[in-house]
Amino acid sequence: MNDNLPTVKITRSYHHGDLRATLLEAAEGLLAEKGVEGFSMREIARRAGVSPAAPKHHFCDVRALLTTIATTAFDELADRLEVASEDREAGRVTRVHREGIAYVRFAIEQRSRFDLMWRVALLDLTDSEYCRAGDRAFAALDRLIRGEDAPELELADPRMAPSIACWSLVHGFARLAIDGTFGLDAGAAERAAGALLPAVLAHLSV
Amino acid sequence: MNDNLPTVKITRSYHHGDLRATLLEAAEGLLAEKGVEGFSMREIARRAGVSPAAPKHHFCDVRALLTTIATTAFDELADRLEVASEDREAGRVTRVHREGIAYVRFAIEQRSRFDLMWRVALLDLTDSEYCRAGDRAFAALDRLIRGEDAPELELADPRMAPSIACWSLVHGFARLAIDGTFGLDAGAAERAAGALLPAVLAHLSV
DNA sequence: TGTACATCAGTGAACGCGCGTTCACTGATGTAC
DNA sequence: TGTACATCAGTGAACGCGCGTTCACTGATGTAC
Repeated sequence: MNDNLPTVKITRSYHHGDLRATLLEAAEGLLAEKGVEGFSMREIARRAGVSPAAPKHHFCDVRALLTTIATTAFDELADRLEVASEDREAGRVTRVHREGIAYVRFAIEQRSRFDLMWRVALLDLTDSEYCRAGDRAFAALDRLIRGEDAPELELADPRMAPSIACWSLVHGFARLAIDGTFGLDAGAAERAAGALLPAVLAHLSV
Repeated sequence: MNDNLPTVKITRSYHHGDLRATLLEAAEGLLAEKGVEGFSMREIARRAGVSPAAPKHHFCDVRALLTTIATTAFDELADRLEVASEDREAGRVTRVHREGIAYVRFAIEQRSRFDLMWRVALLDLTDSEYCRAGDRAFAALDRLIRGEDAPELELADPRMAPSIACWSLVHGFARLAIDGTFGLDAGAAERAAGALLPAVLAHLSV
């Protein structure tokens, strides 16, 4: 030991300061690496450099944390959809196709997050933020298809058929892609989407 | 104790005789009850009335068992699709719609099994039976759309677009339905499918 | 400005759980002679 | 037809694992006076 050198004090304070954000970051990282199956509170605490009991102060259980992540993901998806179709000069069909492509791209780029968004057995479906964010993403599509000032309707209302058809198509394509139907590596999904998706969207009459 | 009464011997032989089938049955039951999340080898052994080590002789691990179940499910789905469109008098579009409805009905009626079929992280994707059964289900749709004697193509080939569009649409609708988008109880999914699906299918140009 | 104290966000050891798996074993079955 | 023996499908106790959670605690922060 060289006592002459000044010791560098690791001055991580007892109180973390921003643990909630750090936990979320660690959780997103774990999710991206290991997928939904590899998720665990203990591992996240470990990654955040904190004792296993610490997260309790910020997320009452793993379900609450997962629901928060899914909510953020839905909001990001909604952002992407809105951006994709923001050019109002473009035709309606073009804008729909752009949103569809953005939807699928999001799913492929963020496989595990997209997967989580729909893992309803693991989420708190009564969480109002989760519901709001989910509705917001769907609304981005629905507005475009049924028109800006169409009446609000139940999802299961037959008049929703055009919007549900479009959603089903892109959602189904996205699921097939991330579930490895076109090949298991991320590249295969991306290539298949590039080669197929425009032609697939062309089969949708909106 | 009444020694005068003849004792009823429980004559379950040491060797079960048909354990493989019994395990599969128990597994299907557990799956239907608890979903994919609630699946466990120990619980299945328990339900089959057998020691936790016994299943090893029939399924080397939980992945193998799940893959077998998923394979059976894919074969059943293929059967249903084939039956749905077997009436060759009906028009092509009608037959496609019938298959679509059969697809979604299968997913809703057998929620957990359908879910499992796509939980690729839990399955052995190199299993040739699983692949065969999956291909068979898709082929039922593809044959109808691209014609009986269309050339075999890679899934990602652009000429597959009509078939992939149809598959995406029904798959997406099925997923939305079973993931609770139209309501969480099974009844809600079924009602939504009844009210929406024909109109949704009408937006597909095949 | 200084002090006392409540509050809150952390620690880290411990608990109990269900899991998959291993182990030495045992009993039924089928086959060779 | 009878017997010896290999094989195979079971038993059930035990192991180690990672998990979520609990517990008594501690140290920093913020507030009241």
